[in-house]
Amino acid sequence: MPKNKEKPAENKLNFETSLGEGVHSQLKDAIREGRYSPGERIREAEVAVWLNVSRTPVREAFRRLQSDGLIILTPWRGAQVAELDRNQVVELYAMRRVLEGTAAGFAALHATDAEIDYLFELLRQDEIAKGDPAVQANLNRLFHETLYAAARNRYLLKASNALADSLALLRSTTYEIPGRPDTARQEHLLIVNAIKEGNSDKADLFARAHIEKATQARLALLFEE
Amino acid sequence: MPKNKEKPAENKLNFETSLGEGVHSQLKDAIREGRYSPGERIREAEVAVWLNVSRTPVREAFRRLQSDGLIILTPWRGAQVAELDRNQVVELYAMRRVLEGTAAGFAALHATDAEIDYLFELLRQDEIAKGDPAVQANLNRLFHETLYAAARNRYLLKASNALADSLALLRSTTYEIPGRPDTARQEHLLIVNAIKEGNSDKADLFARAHIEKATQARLALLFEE
DNA sequence: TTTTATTGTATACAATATAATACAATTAAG
DNA sequence: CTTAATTGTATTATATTGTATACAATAAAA
Repeated sequence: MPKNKEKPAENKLNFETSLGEGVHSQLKDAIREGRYSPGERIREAEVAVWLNVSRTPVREAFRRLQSDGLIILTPWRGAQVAELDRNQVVELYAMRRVLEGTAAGFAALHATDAEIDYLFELLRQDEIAKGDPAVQANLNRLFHETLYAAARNRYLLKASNALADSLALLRSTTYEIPGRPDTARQEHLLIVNAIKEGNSDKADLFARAHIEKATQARLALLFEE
Repeated sequence: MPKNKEKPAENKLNFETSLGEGVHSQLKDAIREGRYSPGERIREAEVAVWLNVSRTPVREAFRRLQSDGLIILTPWRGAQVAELDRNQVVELYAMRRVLEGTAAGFAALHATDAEIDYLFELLRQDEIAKGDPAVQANLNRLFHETLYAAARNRYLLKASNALADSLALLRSTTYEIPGRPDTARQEHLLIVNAIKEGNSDKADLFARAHIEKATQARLALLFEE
């Protein structure tokens, strides 16, 4: 029996170009939003009835997802959402540490006053949203997006986007961990203060430390349960 | 009159998938190798006769190159190889500084003895190739590739590849500048020594300094002639 | 202004990809 | 061993794309 993979609203339809492409993006969203979890099997027929197409475009979408690294296709067992092994997670976070640090450092040099105010505002809202991890996770996303925008470097954005798909595989938020949202907010505050000071090295350092802590939380969540 | 854009060997033919794709990769190579220089106009008909196809696949290739950011299409004036303005060059090198520093830092942690030996060997060959900028530029490329491989981080590679196209736009080597190859070799030596010591921070720092110098050379080459 | 070079647009036909369906092969469960 | 569920494969018709060609529109040069 198919579980509830469906989004409430204008689901089902997608005619940008080909059906295969539509299925691809729908499944990508589903994985990104955690409606399919890592390791879970994705059945062709199930997706086909869900999106009201035949199995052929689903299979085409599977091939794309495989080359994205989002699923693993094995003969006669079909598709499973990819799982990152410990090494991959470590490598991924090592890179995130570099990129977030860079973003913070660059932002310290280039952020406008409005952007800095907005970052503080996001932290205030985060304080208010205490106890609602979903809202907090969303505010967290906004925070990091604003940081990257304030960095004023289109190539930093490109580099970051190159990692987005892989990051989607572990989007089950660390904000579920008790106490994590509060420490995260404090870490963010240090970063924004450094940006306000215009101290690039300090912002870089605090951002790296922040991701370092996030890495620990992530690894604990994944491999030591 | 069409200039000599042709490669000597097995040119003309390319049938991987579609003609448009073939034209796209041929033009990409041509730009990367400097057979078309930034700002230069690319005429549809010229490319068509060169590669022995009609204008239609050439136009399709143009659209791809545009979305790669390699050419600029303006109505009724067609395609010109994109030029990076000073800002873009600065942003690009800022990112290169980060990525090369990271690669060197990671390499200090993960490089094998064989890889370190190979890096030294490349520098020896560079010493021998004195006075031959073409060979030296190639050795330089090998050096950086080896560095990235030794860093053992697939996401660093992804991030780096995301910038590759833009970098191609300024591949007219800085090695033409008198004295530049020698200083570059010395800077490389500092990096490899730090890697051999396993000193990650030092390797990172020296690599950043190296790119910093390269940036100066590049900007001087581009904007102060 | 007239001419020429070059790009944009339209058309026609062939080639290919897409999508649905039916059926065979394989695995895992009973 | 048999059966049920699921994936791989093959076959079709249809839609889309690729390609070449001819012609119109535009811009730059004479």
